[in-house]
Amino acid sequence: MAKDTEYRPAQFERYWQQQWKERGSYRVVPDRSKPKYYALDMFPYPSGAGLHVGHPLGYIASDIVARYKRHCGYCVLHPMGYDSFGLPAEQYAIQTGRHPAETTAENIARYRAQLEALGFCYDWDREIRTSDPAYYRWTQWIFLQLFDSWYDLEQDRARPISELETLLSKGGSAAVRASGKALPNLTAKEWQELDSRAKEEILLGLRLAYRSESFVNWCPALGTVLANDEVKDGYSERGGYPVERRKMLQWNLRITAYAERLLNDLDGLDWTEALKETQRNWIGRSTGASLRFKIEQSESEIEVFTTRPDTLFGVSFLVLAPENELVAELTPPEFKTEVEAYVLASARKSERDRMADVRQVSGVFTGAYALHPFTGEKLPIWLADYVLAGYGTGAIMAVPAHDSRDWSFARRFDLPIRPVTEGAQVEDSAFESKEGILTQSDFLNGLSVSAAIEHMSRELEARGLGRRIVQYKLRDAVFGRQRYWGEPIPVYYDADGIPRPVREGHLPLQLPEIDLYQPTEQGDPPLARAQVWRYDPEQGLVGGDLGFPLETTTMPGWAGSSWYWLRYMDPASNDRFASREAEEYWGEVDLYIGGAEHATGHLLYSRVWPKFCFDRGWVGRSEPFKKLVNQGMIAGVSALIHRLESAAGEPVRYVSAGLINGRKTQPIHIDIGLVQQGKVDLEALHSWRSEFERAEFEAEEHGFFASEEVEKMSKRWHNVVNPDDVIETYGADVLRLFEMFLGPIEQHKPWNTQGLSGVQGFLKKLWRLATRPDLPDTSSEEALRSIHRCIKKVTDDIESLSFNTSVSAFMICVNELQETGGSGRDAFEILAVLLSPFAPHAAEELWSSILGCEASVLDGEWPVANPLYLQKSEVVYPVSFNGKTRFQLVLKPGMKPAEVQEIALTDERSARYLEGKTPKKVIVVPDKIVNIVF
RNA sequence: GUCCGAGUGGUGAAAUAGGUAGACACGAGGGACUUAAAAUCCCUUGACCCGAAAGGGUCGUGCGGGUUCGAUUCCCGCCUCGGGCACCA
Repeated sequence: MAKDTEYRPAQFERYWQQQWKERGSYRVVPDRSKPKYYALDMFPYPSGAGLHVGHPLGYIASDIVARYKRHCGYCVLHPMGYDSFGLPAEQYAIQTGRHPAETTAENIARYRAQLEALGFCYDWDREIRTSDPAYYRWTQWIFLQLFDSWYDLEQDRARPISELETLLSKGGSAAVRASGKALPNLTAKEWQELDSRAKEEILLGLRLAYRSESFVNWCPALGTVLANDEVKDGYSERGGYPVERRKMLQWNLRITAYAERLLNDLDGLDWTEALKETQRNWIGRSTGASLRFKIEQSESEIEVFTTRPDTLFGVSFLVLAPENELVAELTPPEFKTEVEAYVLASARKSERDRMADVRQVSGVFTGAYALHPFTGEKLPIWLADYVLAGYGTGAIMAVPAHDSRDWSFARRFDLPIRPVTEGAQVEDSAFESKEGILTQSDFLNGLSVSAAIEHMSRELEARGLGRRIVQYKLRDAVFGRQRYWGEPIPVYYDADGIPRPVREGHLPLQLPEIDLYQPTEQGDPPLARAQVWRYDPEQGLVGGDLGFPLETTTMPGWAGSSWYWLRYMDPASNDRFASREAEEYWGEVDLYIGGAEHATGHLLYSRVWPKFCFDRGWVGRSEPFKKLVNQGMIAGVSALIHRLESAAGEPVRYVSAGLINGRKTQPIHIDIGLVQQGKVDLEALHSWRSEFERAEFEAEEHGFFASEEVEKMSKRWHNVVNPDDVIETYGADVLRLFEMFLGPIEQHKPWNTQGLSGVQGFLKKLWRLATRPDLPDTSSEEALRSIHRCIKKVTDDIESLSFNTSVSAFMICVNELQETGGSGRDAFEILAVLLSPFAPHAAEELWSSILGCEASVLDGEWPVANPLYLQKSEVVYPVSFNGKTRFQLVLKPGMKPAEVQEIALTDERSARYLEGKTPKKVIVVPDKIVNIVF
């Protein structure tokens, strides 16, 4: 193919891409004689815009690791697929009437072509799409298993519902400790005598997939509910529309049952501390006590959660969330009007308003009093929206002296503030420190805060007033979406309106065809429009009025991505989401690369599903991703030209960036492609947008300049760089090397088109070196030294995922080889495959034809650096002394310990310090460190 | 507010069991080849100072201290930036 001594990637990249495809070069078959390695990328949502240069960053890194591991003798699973259900395709369908399946297929074709052009070693036979019925059959299947399970707190694992029923009929509610809605007190006999509907309702409160009426994040603009991680600062993450809180009947997943395990298992994962911390924050574990307050003239009690039971003697009032169910009951008639007005007002507030009002203190007195459990003191009960209904019990004991929110509230409404630690100053703010000695606190006096917490907790338990508990911020995940383009939830409603599972044999429950993708006029989800959307347990899907109604909401976007790595292991399996055999071989994902934006969404849900599958015995491990790396974003560089402010009628005038001189201008984004090193190609600008043809341009001596700004790559800012264009002008190898060279993989960095030339120059040089007709048959000593140093460095760097420095090492090596006249072909073959796959294949073919030898770039063994070549002739070594102190010595190779006293010390003061001392032992690590023991 | 992470040339960045700070590359400047351009190659490029030059010196890894013969690296206290969580009791 390539016979040129000029580097012309266009001549061979396409050819090799085709060859790999035809030969199935990257097909993977499990080989039990080899160790396995699983390198996974977060699969993309195939958007209409295609890939931009930021997307492949992580893919390139995982591709390098996959190739490296293959050369090291591993059987490597490196798959790719598409997270192809989602909102944008549906929004597009609503606007245009085109079926999301159709546009999704087109987008996928485009993604596939772009990915292939980049030369990735994916096994395309294993490609999956979450919107494919053959795939979502298993998403639905797992959902049904969740529906068929409950969480046993005794054994700390999920179990089948049938086992719960057995427990209940044998021992009644006393035999069961389950996560979920509290069971009513029932004896075994009482349970047995319940009718099936009543039983079903109780079970429904304990299933891991359950329906409940609760406050949800409702997004009117999108017409659907959203999970907590899909809401950012009161706006929807996708689209940025306002979100309200609304009480709705919804499908949920009981992920809170797994909170403790999600938290504990983080410790064993090789993830960044930042990401683990994000998940810990999201799970939000806090330990404390729950205790009950009696209400004056009422049978009811108020249960509160506190992390500071030690401050119980500092309580001066109680506060309930406006949504608290006790409000109506305990409010005396004369306070009703005011209380109801407050409840209504806070119900009307959107999530956003509530957040905006954080500093505003509001509340209302209910007129009722609670009694202090130890002193019997009357404590007024207030209502305030700073207490959240969804956390703890929706009620708190207020200790204004030691909690800043309670303090502000007490100040605002003139309630008593009682410090209970010695010397606490509470005039200007609450004393929140946990250092201190208790005072004014009866039996706690004289104890430290931590001892007092312990003492009080024990006391509460002994007196039966409360107990130690653990609270989490994590909420159950809302699972239903009022949308069309998602997996249908495989549930129907029987004559009693009880949700029942669709039979396994009827899966996949396929998305029906509908005429419009909008909600119905009654506000039902789009699926309610389907002609055929009822279910008969015998016949399956039926039309008209036959059978029972099917659920009309669909699963959220993260459903399909919560288990997809398992499907790659065995993508064609028909009797299980993946055969046990395949799952056992491939095990966990060894390296997972993707964006940090999924920290509390995908990366949390996809830790829950395997835990559940583990509990039920379908997989052998409960954590899916051993090592996880978040690649940084590549930001775009936007070009801005400056329009002078002008009156109506005046011609529009633009001014070069250097000539603004304080004049008032308005920056306008123009396509970054029209700018070269800050200079705007005015002719191209004219043809880009006709409005510029008539405008006037005030240029500088050397042209008209734009200013630049680093922003997120987006169509809107006209700063998107398309990998297709880069590949066309530079080649895929240059793009790959450059993205790795740009900086550490986890770092955010701006795209810099100019930098491409450096990597291109390097590849040209390498090509010339490799295709030189006068190749020497043996490499010189010096050349071998360069190569082996390079092998060592690149090996270490890839192991530690430091790709930028491995590219640098490679460049240095090539520079050295050029100087020393070496060829180093053998090492190059393999080194080059890693970092850039196309050129070495092309070069290999060329070598074969010149030398008549055979070499296989694809299956070659990873070279091991020979220590012989790592020695330098004279080295400056860092040295340790007495295991602690270090200084600098110059050593010659082959030197014996006794000779070391002759060494030259580079630093005068260090030399004086060492004078007259003779070393006992010298330890030399190739090219690195010498330890000298005296 | 709180918890993580990070601060090194004009730019992206190297170098941490403490040991020549700035590798590699971009950009900039100068030069060679060329009618010219492209391509390629060579030199200079942290700051300041001394010197005609060769060369030499001082300072320098956010700031201030500390440990050490020696600190970008370790310890203490700040400052700034980025990120997570946030009326979570």
